[in-house]
Amino acid sequence: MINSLTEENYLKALFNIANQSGEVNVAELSKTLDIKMPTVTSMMKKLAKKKLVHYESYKPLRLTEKGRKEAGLIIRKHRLTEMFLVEKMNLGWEDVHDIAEQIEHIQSPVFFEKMDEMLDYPKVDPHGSPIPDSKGKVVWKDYSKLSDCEAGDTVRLSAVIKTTSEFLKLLNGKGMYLGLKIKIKSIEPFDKSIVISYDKRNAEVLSNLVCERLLVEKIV
Amino acid sequence: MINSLTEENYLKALFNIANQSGEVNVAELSKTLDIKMPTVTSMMKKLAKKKLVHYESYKPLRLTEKGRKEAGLIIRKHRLTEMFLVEKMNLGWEDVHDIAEQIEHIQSPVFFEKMDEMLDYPKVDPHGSPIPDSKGKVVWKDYSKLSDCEAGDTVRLSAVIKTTSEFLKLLNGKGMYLGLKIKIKSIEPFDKSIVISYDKRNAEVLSNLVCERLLVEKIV
DNA sequence: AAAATTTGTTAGATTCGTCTAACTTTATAC
DNA sequence: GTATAAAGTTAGACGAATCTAACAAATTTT
Ligand SMILES: [Mn+2]
Ligand SMILES: [Mn+2]
Ligand SMILES: [Mn+2]
Ligand SMILES: [Mn+2]
Repeated sequence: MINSLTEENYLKALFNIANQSGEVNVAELSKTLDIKMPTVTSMMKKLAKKKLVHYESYKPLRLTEKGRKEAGLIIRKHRLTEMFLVEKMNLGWEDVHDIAEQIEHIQSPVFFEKMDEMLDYPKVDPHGSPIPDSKGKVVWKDYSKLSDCEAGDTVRLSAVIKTTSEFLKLLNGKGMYLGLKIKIKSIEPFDKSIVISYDKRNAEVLSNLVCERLLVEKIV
Repeated sequence: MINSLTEENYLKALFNIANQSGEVNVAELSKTLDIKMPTVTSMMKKLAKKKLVHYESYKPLRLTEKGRKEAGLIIRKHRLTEMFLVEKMNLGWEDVHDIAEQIEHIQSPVFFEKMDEMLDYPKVDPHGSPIPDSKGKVVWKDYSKLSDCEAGDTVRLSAVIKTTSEFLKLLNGKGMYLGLKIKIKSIEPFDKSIVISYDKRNAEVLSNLVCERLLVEKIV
């Protein structure tokens, strides 16, 4: 019982936008996939029949265990692909998402096993998101948002989220990359913009909008 | 005006099974794609409307110049992918076709340009088939079939055709590969099977069915 | 608590790619 | 040259995935 490319994209979206308790609203899913709500409803009934989604009228959507596993495996292929494209094909982290969005649907265990092996079994993708294991399980480390840190903190940039190509190009322009050590010099109370120093740069300013997309680990 | 995956597969099949004059019968295409004739007819009308195919009732099908170009570009992606999988990912030549069949539909010029570059602009795929250029043009060298050679000939194995996975595994089992120098020792008149020597092997027997799938260049 | 808004469902239509059944045209056999 | 077979087309149906319009339920505002 194989899922269509379309079904795979619904599963993946359900997985990605689930809140802490695993719930997703129809409107949210509709917006994410840019597909009208009635279409989403009918697809949810279909996925419910395939035991991939828990569906009850007017209740929030939830992936079943089976659905969560299948979604995880697609996301695994997506993130392995992104890592492969960056590490083995020298594409920029801002270029790989759209390609991975397509390659994640390739049916070929050996192809992705080979990628995994060539990359030496990576744990995270080029944006710092964890790569689900071969059972579809994934765990996020508990990073903080840079926007939640305080002046004086020293942190390491560990992941970037809500990564559009434009956002990643902004980071490229500022010479920022995963693993970068950052010192927070000050925070502007008015707009929560911050001033940081890193590498040879001494007073770069980041808007709050940027800081909310940067996940960091505090360094002792 | 982008073509669907389905349309791409029709174009590719038309390209691949065209005879010398570029003609293809509906029944042939139907058989190749494993799609019933009425479906093929209606798709041909659709492709004719898109100026990709010349279609007249009861006449053989022919790709237009435009159709031939688009088909060539898909086959280019297919063969580049096969080469990449063999050269850069260490898959066997018997394993790559099914993966390439899917990846050929990926929309991302940069992805395939990168492959091309990493492979140093290869001219042929792992089975010896020529890779169409970036305009979709392709030329076959004029190889002979091994089945058309004579006892005493010395030849180089240059390409393999009608390559199923089983056939390629047979060649693996016999230690045969592209570029191999082969001496024809004798030909059995009854069934046209041949005895050859190559590398350290001194009397391997190949059936006519095998020889018809091996393309060779005669060595002076 | 009534009104207004947002969220979600139902019903019915549309496009794509496929099929089967029935018919027509072309090619082959006798 | 007629009969038979093969190849090709037409007509009508169907499932998948989408949409719009209309309606219903749930939530928020007043
Ligand atoms: Mn991505
Ligand atoms: Mn996708
Ligand atoms: Mn191939
Ligand atoms: Mn294909």
